[in-house]
Amino acid sequence: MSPYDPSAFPPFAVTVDLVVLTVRRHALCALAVRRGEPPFQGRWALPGGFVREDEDLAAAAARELLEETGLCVHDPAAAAFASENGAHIEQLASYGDPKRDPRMRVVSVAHLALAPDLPAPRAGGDANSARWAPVETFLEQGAEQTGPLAFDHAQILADGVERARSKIEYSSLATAFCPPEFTVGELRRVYEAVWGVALDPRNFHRKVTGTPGFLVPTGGTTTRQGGRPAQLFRAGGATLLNPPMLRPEV
Amino acid sequence: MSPYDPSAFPPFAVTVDLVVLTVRRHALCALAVRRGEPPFQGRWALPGGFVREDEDLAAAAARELLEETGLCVHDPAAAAFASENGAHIEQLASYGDPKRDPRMRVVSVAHLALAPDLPAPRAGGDANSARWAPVETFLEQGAEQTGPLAFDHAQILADGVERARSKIEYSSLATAFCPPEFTVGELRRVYEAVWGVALDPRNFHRKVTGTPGFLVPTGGTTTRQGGRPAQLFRAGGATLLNPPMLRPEV
DNA sequence: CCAAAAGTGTTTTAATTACACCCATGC
DNA sequence: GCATGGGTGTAATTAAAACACTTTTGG
Repeated sequence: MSPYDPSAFPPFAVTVDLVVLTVRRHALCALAVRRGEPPFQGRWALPGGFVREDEDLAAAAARELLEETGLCVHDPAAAAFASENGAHIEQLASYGDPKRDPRMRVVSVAHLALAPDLPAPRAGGDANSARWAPVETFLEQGAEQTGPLAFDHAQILADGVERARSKIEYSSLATAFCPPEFTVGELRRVYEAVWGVALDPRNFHRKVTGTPGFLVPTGGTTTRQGGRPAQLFRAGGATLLNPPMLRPEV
Repeated sequence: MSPYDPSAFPPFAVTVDLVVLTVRRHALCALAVRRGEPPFQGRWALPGGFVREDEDLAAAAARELLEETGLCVHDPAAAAFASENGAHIEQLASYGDPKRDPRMRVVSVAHLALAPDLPAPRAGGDANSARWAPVETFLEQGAEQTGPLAFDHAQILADGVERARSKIEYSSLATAFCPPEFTVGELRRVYEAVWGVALDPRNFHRKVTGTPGFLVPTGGTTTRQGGRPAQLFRAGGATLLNPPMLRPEV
């Protein structure tokens, strides 16, 4: 590193972009916002914005998440997450291709947020400017309905989806897609939606209830899914699952 | 995002820092360089430097790696990696605390590089300015001998070590610590050094040779470890190991 | 009663562990 | 010969997959 000299390094803008995922109607969905100005005006993009002068990267991501969705960030340090509208958030990766933004040199630090299905679709903006859609809508050739995402956001989204898919295997992250209290069946449907596979309900039940620290029974039951009443659980303290959940091949 | 206005966002410097790991004398070692100027003058730090005007993040990391170690980056796309001094490199995470550099606002995109034990300790600098040392030397309280690393580099190093330890479980990344041709025993000693455990040589042998695509026999043998001649292997094309290597618990 | 989802038990199958044992070299 | 690491065989343990079956609700 050369001595301090402001002219010795090029200036960058630093942004955070958010891959916000949820499970709705048995599909893994991502949040997109419509761009109101150039470049890519009118196209769908991931929510995001500039990091402020005295703001940490994580703080910037949490602020953008709150502004765009009203979701608070679950602090793993905070004992119990009382907030109903809480989300998990973690850093994903950084994207800094010199040409990724035609205006100037921008490095974006992408973050991944996982949230339960929101009762209200969105706050703070009109329905035309923000939407949830299945991730396939923005990836693959499915972009016919929406057009491709702005900038390199399709790549960022793909990386975020891949991270979510692999991380629920060996961590308790799938519970971040569930409301504070949930049933084993609801948790199973999360895995099925994220992985796009069918899982055996019997074996799944045994596996998750038998993994120490994964699920904590609340004592309550619910019949909101129909059928026999199901026990309600909260997420336990365990963050690493051993043995992991096994993702069936193809 | 607000309309384009250069005064609307604060300027950042963007750097890359490298966690370069290798296995030497049965220990996981990291590369550190001595800082020649303030801040933290004289302290050990991770190698790194500013990202240039028209340079991708990955290109900046590869350039720094080459400058500091003479190592080239193995391109996974390139069919066979012929280069003797090749390393694996991947993005690790970004660090952007507003106070992490006392001079100015700097966001560092850390990268993780894994390299085989180098015949020559280092090129291009004197022995006092760059060194390999076991990672514990820089972490924990072991920093007595070297003093703590500059900036937040102890955290970055810890994150890189953790990434390496977990990633060799389910990927073929451990071969990046080996020379182009290596024996099963040498690969096992890599796992033992990185995890700090002892593995059963018989079961390890069966496991790695039985995992399709992990190892490709070259036909040659060597007795460089003493004892019965051992078959030589190259890394196979498989990047994901299924089933994974199991890291014994404590 | 019937449909639907929850939950338990059992059998089959595969993978991991632990360890006995043999092989091929250098000294 | 004998120490040293390389490599194979095998039995015991453990976990996963497949699936028959019972339970408890709503309509």
